[in-house]
Amino acid sequence: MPEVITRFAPSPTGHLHIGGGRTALFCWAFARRHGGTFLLRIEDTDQTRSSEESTRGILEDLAWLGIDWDEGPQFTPASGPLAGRTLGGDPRGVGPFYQAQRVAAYNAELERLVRSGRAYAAFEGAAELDAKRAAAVAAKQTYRYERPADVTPGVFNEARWKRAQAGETHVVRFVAPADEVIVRDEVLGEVRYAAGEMDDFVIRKADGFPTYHFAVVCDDAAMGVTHVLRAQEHLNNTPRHVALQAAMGYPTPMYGHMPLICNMDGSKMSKRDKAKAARAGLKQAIQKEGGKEAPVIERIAAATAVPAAEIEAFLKGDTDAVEIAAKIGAALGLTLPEIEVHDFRRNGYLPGAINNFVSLLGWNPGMKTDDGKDLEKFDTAFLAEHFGTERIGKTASKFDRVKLASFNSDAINAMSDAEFARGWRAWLREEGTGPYAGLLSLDDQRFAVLAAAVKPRAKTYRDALRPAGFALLGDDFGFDAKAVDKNLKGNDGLGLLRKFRAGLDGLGEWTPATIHAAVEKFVADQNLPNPGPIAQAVRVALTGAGVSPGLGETLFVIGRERSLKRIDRCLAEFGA
RNA sequence: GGCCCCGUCGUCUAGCCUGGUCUAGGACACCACCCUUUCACGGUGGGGACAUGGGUUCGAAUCCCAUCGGGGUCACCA
Repeated sequence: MPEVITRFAPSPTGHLHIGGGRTALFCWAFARRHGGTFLLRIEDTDQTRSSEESTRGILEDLAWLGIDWDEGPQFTPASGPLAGRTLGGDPRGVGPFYQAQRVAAYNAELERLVRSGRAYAAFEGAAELDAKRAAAVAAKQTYRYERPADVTPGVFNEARWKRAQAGETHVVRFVAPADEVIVRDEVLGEVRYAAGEMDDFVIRKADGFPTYHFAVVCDDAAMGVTHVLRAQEHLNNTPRHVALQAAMGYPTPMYGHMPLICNMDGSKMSKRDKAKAARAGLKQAIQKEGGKEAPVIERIAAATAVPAAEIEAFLKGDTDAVEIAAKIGAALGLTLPEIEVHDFRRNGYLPGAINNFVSLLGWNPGMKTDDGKDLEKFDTAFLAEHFGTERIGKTASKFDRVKLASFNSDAINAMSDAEFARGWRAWLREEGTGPYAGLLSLDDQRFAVLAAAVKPRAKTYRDALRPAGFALLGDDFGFDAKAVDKNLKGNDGLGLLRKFRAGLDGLGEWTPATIHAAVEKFVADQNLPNPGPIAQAVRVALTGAGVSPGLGETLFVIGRERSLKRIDRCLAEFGA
């Protein structure tokens, strides 16, 4: 295969969608596998929705996943697997990589098309077209833009172009081909679109910016892109691109359309799902309030600093803004579905697990492990070596968060204790505030022991907070009545606890190992059949409930002084 | 609705191209048991799928057709 150039071309309208992450990963892997170039292009031709902040967020998300781009916006990640490396650049001089900065080039190409009679200026207003479209829908007919009578394919329509040049508001439309269009797809095979299916679509908007279709085709050609891997939702756009390429004399790259990633209910996984979840929660809250909207909206407005009017609009469905959804979700204590790479990062997933899991959605290495099972655990280096379009599937897959959690749990357990401690600490710092920030004030040794204890019990960094909760307990915690009855009042818990407490005074060093040994010795001395009774009594005394990691770790993390104090307090409270 | 894509356990999938080795394999989840100091981890075992109907063939999950089902897309968004 000659040189391979792939690209990932997100539009900066928010964080990177998890499906976009997979697309980027596959494009990256394909380029790496063939020793080619992977470039990143920012498709910011929608002035109203694009933002620099989003671009930055996407670059960060990609870097966090460990996906490095050879060409594109320059970026030096501060942390993560690519920390300190400068990504992007323009060694071939094919930039800039922001479409908004390439408008002059698009216009030159566009004029060429117009003068050759393959495109023309059109003057209908958006409102007028909307009305026609609506009428067509009402009549259960398919709407197609009707080519004006004075436009002849292949003939430069100078009159229209002059009006446009004179400043009249207009769009530019492409003269759709009269013939069948065939899309050759690496994954799907040949896909045929009958003659006349395509209408004269817009290639330059009234604001002077190109539409997606035109910009992509120009840029892919200008940047020498050889392989376009993207999600199947784009399949129906491809004939337009192919037609455009033919009209402009550009080569058509190899296309590969990947199956969609769906929710468990089968619908396409989209950022809007967050809004849906938040709205549902909001409605439920209102229902609880007896159907009164005002008090709920007011309460949330106060808690989130989002204007009440915006919340009302959100409730009505006028907007699906992710930021509003996130704030409302937080105010209501809802867990919004993870959709963007950033969501998974915040919830304590590992990039390795995400990459691995997402790769398996629509691709499979088709290999066996040594014990004959299907190979499904691998890293990006493996992808860079083995990824190819031949094994991309055709069927959409559902995003099973439970399986992801299992992958993440495995990835966590594959880390050394030290690695996990480092990663967990970094994550805690990133999350910053919250009731769990206290874990960061633990000294290194305690933090390390706690991390190791919590590791096998955690599916994600966030999930690790649950078993670590005991380490944050104040000394005045309350006791779980059931646990007290069972483990203190029953099983001679209090008696054993008292004896165990007495022995603790003589314990020399206070380490997980010495504590563990002390428990074992106690069990032997007391002729207990198993450590259960004393272990559970100690747990209740130290944490108020019968659940904690191993006793050695638990007592060590809590500390000698506080452990003894707590046992004494417990003895005093229930021992009388 | 038009157009396009797809259809193997609940889910992700292997097998399909190059029919027989498929009484359909693996993973996640679930259930049971074992391990156990609680919670986890781990170990062993179990139930569970070729959408339906027609062909072709000695033989079909694999090839063909139809039906049904699911999804995507129909913007001056990308």
